[in-house]
Amino acid sequence: MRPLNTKSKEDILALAIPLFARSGYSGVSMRSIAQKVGVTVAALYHHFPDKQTLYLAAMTQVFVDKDERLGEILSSSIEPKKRLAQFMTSFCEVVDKDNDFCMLIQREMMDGDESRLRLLATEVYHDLFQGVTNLCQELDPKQDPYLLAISIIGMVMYHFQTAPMRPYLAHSKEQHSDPQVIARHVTNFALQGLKTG
Amino acid sequence: MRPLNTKSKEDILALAIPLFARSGYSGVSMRSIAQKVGVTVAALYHHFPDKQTLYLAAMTQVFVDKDERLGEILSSSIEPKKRLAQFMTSFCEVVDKDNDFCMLIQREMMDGDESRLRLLATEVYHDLFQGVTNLCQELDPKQDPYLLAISIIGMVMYHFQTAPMRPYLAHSKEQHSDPQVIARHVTNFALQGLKTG
DNA sequence: GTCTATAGCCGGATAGAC
DNA sequence: GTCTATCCGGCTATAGAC
Repeated sequence: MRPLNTKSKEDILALAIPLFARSGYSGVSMRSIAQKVGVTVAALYHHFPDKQTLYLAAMTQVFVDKDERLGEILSSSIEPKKRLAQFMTSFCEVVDKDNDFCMLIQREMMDGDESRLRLLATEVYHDLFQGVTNLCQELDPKQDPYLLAISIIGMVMYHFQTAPMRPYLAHSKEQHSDPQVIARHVTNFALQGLKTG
Repeated sequence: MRPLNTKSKEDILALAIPLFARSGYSGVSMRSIAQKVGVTVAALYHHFPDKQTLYLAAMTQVFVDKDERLGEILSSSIEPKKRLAQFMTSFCEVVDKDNDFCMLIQREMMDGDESRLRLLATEVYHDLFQGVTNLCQELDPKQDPYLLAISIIGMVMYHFQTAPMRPYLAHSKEQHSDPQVIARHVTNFALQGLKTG
């Protein structure tokens, strides 16, 4: 058993992740992390050589953890339409519950250098895109599955990204933030579009 | 005429905007702005009482400028299907050309407090959402126009948000970043969905 | 593995000369 | 309207005791 008043790397990262999610790399100081963890700054530097390394370790932990769950969602081999509906429901749930994850991939997309963008691509998007493009190819082989995958994933994520702003928008209602309502809507829209044919 | 070696508020903001877009509020120092403008920090404080005020002035300028263009795109009264296609083309063009704008609304959505989110809602999203919801109601009155508007706008923006990461993703091609290709794809997808009916 | 103490730099902000 | 010079607090990071 680990002593109660010492902290492992994982303890530190678990507390640092929500800070980075809410304020970004430059908005979080080693002091603020140390305070949250309940140690001094010097203790953090015992575990990590510098702030960047701590940050990268935090991103890696978040992304690798999530990768597994996102892969599972799409790996079943049931009928395509049902698989799409199930994916939408599960994906909406994951994104709704883990707001930190959502914000971090957004921040990495904007702030990441080459190596961080590569981590994001391989650890977060690879399996997700693979699954969605496969699904799209089964459902509608005539459209470009790559463009479809981006559209579908983006369509879903935007509902959660815009959530903080939407209360100040006209005609916004509580139900528009309900992951189940969103999942039903995007499934329907993806399958049928605007039904103007 | 203004002397050549003095700077107006607008000059300062025009140079500060790309800095804030690329690095965020806490990633940009008054020193870095001063250097880019070619004055000392003290000169900046002659024009703005503090960093926050300068930042807010920058956001307001970006957003109010853009509001007009986005409103125009949707105000025509041609046939709905054609209006959607035209909107997609124009919207993709605007988002593609003004990357700073794109990143700033993204950052504001994540970092903004209540008053900044309200600015974002009224100055950027209000006209855009109004136009798109109207259009959706004409095209398919049976679906919730609010949810449709979020899906459609998000679907488009995600293509540009993910652009920096996509080079590291499997099967990515140059053409997937072409605004005209994206516009054609999203128009088609929005109108017909996955055509599985 | 954590602490205290501190180095050294960079941040926002101001005073007062020109 | 811009400058030089400066204040002071917060920042990353390190040294050395326990």
